[in-house]
Amino acid sequence: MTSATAAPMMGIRDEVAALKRERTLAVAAELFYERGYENTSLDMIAERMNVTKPFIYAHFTSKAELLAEICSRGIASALAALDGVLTTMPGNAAERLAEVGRRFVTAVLTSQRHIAIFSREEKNLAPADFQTISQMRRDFDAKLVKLLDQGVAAGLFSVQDTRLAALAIGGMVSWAYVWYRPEGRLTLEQTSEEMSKLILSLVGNQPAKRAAKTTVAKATPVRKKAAPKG
Amino acid sequence: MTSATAAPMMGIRDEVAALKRERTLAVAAELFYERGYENTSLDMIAERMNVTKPFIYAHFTSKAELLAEICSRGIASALAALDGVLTTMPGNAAERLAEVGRRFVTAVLTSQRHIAIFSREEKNLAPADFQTISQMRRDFDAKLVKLLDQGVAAGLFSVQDTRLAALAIGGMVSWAYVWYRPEGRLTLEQTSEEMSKLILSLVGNQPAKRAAKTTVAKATPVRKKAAPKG
DNA sequence: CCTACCGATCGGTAGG
DNA sequence: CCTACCGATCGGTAGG
Repeated sequence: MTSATAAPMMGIRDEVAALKRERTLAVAAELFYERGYENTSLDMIAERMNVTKPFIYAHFTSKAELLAEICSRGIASALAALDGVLTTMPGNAAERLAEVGRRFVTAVLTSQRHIAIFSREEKNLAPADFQTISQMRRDFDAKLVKLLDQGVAAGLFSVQDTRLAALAIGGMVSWAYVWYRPEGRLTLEQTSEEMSKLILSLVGNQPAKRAAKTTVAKATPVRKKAAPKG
Repeated sequence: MTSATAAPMMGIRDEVAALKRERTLAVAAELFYERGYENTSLDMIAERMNVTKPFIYAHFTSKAELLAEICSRGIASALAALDGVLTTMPGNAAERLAEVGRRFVTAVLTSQRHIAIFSREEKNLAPADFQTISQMRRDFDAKLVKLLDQGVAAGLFSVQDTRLAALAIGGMVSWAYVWYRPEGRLTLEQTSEEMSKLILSLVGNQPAKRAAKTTVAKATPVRKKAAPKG
């Protein structure tokens, strides 16, 4: 979990070591993403860096450590997105959830490789690493449930089962690593904005920003502007 | 894609061969799910069946063929769930989507192992198999987009971007393989029913089956029961 | 469809 | 941090 930019009080020696670790992890993430963990040998990683295998062992104890570091960064970024909103952002549950949605999607898509690797390579993690990382996932879910509960209590959300809704939200966002392409039809910003709206809709919170939109008129025999202005 | 139950006009010889294939695939799916594809040797599969490796090679040409068969059954079941509704079920887009949701979730959860394996082991598929299976996934998405478009055209759904919404729905349901446990809090039936409701909500279709439900009352200053029980 | 085996790959390390 | 190597695993097959 060393940061990519050198920490202030690091000696030159540590900075170099940190840089080598970072570079190794970046190359490993590329290859694990492209070819899969088991189909990537340490020799391949070393080759792409123009070094040899013992270079890697000078900075990591095992191949599995590379994997654990990559996976934990993936969920850490998602968790940080959630925590960032929960601990600093004011506003009601709907506003906070909208921002969580945007940041969560952004985190997943900017850590697309890491998230993909974690989803796929779970079974290749050392048991201890798997448990640590699973715990992060559970934390994430629990915090999201809490936010949904607050929204329900405030009458902003209409959800029968907040736990299921949280899992659904977590799934629709996490899954984005499968289909999102940076060069695709939607930019990262558009994707995160639209996904955030879908999340609000899922929890029964209508934006009602434009009265024209025929949001929920379905069962009402009388035609009226269904979704009242906020 | 041989069915697990013997086809009517099969000779006893073919029935036995089909049975052996099915049993092999079932054991392989168990092990691939528990341990991962690369961490499962053919000797392990054979051992769990009390045979030896050449038994497997008498019915399959390679380990990768086992994987391809397992993966393709996974998405085939999801695709069949969707097609079943689209080709036979009457009703408007909302009713059809609700049923798609129920059957899709049911398919994912009853094929949980297969879906998980496909999601994880993509990189271990032979290129040709990967393409075939990816095409099934694209078919699924395209059909779901079409259904959402119909709902929007009929004024039943309120979605800005039906393509994104379809991917979101596909994701929230597919992801259920990650968290669902048969012995968990919700039964398969409850899960599929509630997930289906979340899908309808995501596309902006309010059930409105019970007038009591405060679906979109958000901005109303009058306090009423916030989240009434269903 | 079993016994027995081959050939290749690869994580990890000794030695310097 | 490189050269060189070991030990183990494993997909696949020959031969019967």
